[in-house]
Amino acid sequence: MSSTPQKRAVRKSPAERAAEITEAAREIALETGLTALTLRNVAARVGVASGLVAHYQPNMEALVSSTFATIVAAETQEIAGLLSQLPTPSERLSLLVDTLLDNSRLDVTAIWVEAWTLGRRNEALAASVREQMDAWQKVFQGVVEDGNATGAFNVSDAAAVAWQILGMVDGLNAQALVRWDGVNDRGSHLARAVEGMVGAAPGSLVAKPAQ
Amino acid sequence: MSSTPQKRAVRKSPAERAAEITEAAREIALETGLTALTLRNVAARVGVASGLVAHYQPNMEALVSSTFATIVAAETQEIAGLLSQLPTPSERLSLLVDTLLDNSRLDVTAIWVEAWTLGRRNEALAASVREQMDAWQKVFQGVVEDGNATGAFNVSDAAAVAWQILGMVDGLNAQALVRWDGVNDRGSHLARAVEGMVGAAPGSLVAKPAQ
DNA sequence: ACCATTGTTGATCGTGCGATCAACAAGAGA
DNA sequence: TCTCTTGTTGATCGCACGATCAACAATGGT
Repeated sequence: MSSTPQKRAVRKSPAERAAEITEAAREIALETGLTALTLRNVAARVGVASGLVAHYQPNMEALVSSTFATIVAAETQEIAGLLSQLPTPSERLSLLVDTLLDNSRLDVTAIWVEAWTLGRRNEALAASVREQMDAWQKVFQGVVEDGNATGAFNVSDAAAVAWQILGMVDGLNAQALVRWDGVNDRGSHLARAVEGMVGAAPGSLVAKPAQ
Repeated sequence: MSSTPQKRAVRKSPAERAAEITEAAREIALETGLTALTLRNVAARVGVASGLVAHYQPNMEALVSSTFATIVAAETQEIAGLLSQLPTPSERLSLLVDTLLDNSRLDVTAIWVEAWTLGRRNEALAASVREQMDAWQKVFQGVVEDGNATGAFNVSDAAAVAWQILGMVDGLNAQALVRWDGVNDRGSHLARAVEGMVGAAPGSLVAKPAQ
């Protein structure tokens, strides 16, 4: 019975090992949160001595910050990809609201919330958070501006409205993190609110009942 | 030069000492966050040995949880008090939105956000968080229901809409925590969105320019 | 003036953290 | 086959945390 005591980790190329470490960090963050990103935790997951993780990272602040950026940027790009397949701004805005509120990404939401707090004591992370928030805001702003051009929306300050919608989505998601029950059709309520903000026709953003 | 080495703390009644400790905890939480609530931190602020803090608290989880509840409940009651002085539901809802977004309570917002994360690993805190969120929701729900009765609003599910508005406010506040700049008139944007959600007349919730 | 009560101390234990580094060993090039 | 490069180990340091508890000392009742 040797089970899994594992004598010594096989020797790998720096690039490969570095990738293993960042991947392990990603998994740990999604499962247990950014706070669980410790040298020993990551090392154990990779199956390696803690010193090796330290050897591949300048310090833990950096690993936390880059792990956050990796996870969150992937989500942004995924959704932006979906957006690009839709023809009208109304459909795009509708998809944004629906998709972001469908509770399928609560693990990422948890990381956002944790990062807002951790950023107070980790300057690198704080910078990452601002950067990723800007990226999200730009996605929303693009959709709003498109709708303005089309005439579907009527917004004087697209940037401000984009920030606003983003904030609302974040808040509702954070709420779902703690209180999953209570409210069901959050999407349609938010859609109605957003209609008011962007000056869209009433009902134009409310999700269709599964076409 | 004796500066402040302080030989021994004066002997006080249990009630008095307990009050000192909870007050110190409150201050620390508001200034540095719930994470900074450690035995040694609190003890140092009171000017007392760390063991004494432990003696007055079952454990630190409990102190964190009760400190959160103290801070947050005070805010809820403060705002609820202001509300009760206004005659119409529209004015009350308008005050809620304006006041909660005026950036004068960012320290409390930071504690909310921190509690959402810490609640994952502190069950007592998680229970406190749910309790205090319910309290806030009830405040919003009451205003919405009043507006329904008056005819100022037209909402089918007041509870759901209340949760929704609360979530939006939380999100926008959390956003302000990280990105203070960017958006100025968040209040009026949100007001317009809320008008759409509660079916209020357009403009009826937008803050008047200082009467 | 004494003493029993009790508020208070501070050292101590075990744990976990980030960081460091001399020593080791696997593997590629000669 | 030998050697040298370099990926890897694991012990170690200093620190901070929560918790515990025997010893201490201030105080009020007698």
